[in-house]
Amino acid sequence: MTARPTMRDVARAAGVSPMTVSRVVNGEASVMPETAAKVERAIRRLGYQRNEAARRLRRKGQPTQTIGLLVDDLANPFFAALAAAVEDAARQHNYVVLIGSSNDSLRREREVVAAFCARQVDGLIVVPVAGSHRFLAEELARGTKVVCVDRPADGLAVDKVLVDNRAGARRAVRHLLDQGHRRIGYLGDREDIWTIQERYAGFHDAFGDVGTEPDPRLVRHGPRSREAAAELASSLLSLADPPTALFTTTDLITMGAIDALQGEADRVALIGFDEFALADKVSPPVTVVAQDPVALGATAAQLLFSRIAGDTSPPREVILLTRLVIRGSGEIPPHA
Amino acid sequence: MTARPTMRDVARAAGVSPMTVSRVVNGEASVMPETAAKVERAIRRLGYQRNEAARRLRRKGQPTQTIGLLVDDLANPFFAALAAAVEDAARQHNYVVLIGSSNDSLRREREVVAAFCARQVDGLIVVPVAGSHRFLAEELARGTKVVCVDRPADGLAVDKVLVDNRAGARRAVRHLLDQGHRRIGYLGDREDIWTIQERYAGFHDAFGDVGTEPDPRLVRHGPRSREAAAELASSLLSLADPPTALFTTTDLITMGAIDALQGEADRVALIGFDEFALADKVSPPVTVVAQDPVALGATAAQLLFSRIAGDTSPPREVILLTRLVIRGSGEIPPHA
DNA sequence: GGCGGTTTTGACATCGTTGTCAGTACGGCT
DNA sequence: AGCCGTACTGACAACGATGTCAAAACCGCC
Repeated sequence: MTARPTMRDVARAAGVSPMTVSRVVNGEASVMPETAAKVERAIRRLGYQRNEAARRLRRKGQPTQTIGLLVDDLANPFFAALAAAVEDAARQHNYVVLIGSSNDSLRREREVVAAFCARQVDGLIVVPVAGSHRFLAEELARGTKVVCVDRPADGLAVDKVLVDNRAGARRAVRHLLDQGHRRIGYLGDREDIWTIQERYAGFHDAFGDVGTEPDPRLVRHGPRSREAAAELASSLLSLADPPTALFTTTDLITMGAIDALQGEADRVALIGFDEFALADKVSPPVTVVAQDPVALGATAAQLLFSRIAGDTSPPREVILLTRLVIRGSGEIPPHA
Repeated sequence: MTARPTMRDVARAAGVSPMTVSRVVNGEASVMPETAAKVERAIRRLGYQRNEAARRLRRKGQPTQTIGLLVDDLANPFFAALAAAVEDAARQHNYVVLIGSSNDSLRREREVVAAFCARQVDGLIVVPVAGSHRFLAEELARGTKVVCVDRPADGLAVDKVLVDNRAGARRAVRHLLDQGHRRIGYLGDREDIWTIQERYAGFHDAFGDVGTEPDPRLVRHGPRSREAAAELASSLLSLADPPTALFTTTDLITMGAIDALQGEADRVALIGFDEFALADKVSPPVTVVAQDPVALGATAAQLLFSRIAGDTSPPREVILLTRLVIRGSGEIPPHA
């Protein structure tokens, strides 16, 4: 008797019809107390559990109380914090969360979204990778609610929760320029990621503010790991005419820059995007553009659940603000 | 046409029977290429997607291709890395992952496990909190495969993937003792967590190795946050007879200790359990007992999938080894 | 042209649950 | 006794997909 018992089994054991068992399981009032007790005993004895899939099949339109969350990389503390916030909100709504990482692959994103939708999730929170999201539009038309977080999905009319990446980067780089830095190195993550494009645009904006332009020879795109970033940072620092300051676009890249700066950390200024643990404890403490992944996740979840609850107002766009956390590494003046 | 189309709809659109559509969807060979093409066109046109719930209902015993993962706290980089490894393995097996955080609450663990099981997960990977796990035993009997990771569940005959917490802690504390430290402060997470108990036992073991005992006045249990740990560390350091070294049991607590040591970091030795980003960049670099969350997650997933595949051999217990990463903070000799 | 054999297709029942509606039992009423 | 209303309970169909088996279509062959 290893298989899961069904209502039939319970009904047989209790000497009633499956329908009566159904009524008891669903707590309907119109069952005689003694009959209900008999059924309940049988349920406990057999360890019966309702088959939610079959139930949902019959009672159409019933939600699965499941949402999907697709992030770039779950191992990244930023997305982990975001995911934890979503999971928290989900539990408060009695929902569970299917999770997946796209690792910035559109193919993988599509596969995971399809796998989630095949399981009939009521909603999706997505950190979209670059590329076309027509497959998301199809899901949307089919009634699945979608919220984009951290990045927009091109041409998709859905709620978005974003961060003022461009303004944040601009302010950080302005901070460096205001201290006299002009040779500012740029270390950016993959260029096709929307947030990175915005931060790069902000980098340019800041130079525009002071009527000049960044030196393209000090711009490096592409590193995705701490190690790769360290290597690129070293290559910048060993130029004949090295930068006097660095701007890095993600936490991992900032850490790579810190690795590369070993020894000359007091001579080269550094500001990085993303707050991270111990940024205040390295030497010198690292000035960062802080964003709040918990607020991102919580806001996205709030929007999604209001959509699931039936909110059909036009798509909203929430922009969360960054904070420039001045600590020291950004205060180093350009060396002579 | 907002509702999801069914096979009937596709069949009608293509002028065939639902059965033929089913065959095409499942890639059966015995369909004439032209018929298949007609059906495929209809599928694309209607945006048809198979209803996995209904499919599973019919093809009995069919797995849901879904596993549940329950960790302590997803926002913690350690568990985030573990979760990412599990998710990775799951995708390779064509599975999706339901995720949840217990936050060390048995009630929450039970609720989440129940929610996962109601959705008929094929397997569960659990980081069990302290307490009785009879409800897990019931699921187990019903055929759900379970693997415990990071901690065992008392009295549950299932596969476990653990770490040699006790030996790792012992070695770390021995390292301090060997340098002459005797007044070693202990800063531990919640005492009811198995891993913490083991690490505390290792702390004692090391003292036993050198024929002495730790000073109970230097032992502090309970902090769960970086801030709380910093406060307790400060209280230890301001004792009349302060410790000359600290042993901390988790990454967060180690960071709290680093916060508290500001200024006297060169006078008090420190070794912490858990590796963390930038441990090598603070001053002095932090000596840690490193464990590998990715290996934990990957191993647990591997065990789970072999169980799901039908492996019924007796429960296994895998113990992963820790590594003492010597960096500097642990090399500070006791001050006079 | 008719036969046997193969390939392709469809009708029907079924998985576990629940909505609908019809039935049964029982009490009270005339 | 006969009738009716109110509780309860059960039979049946259906949700969407698929296993089974039989019907249809087609082939080559005598």
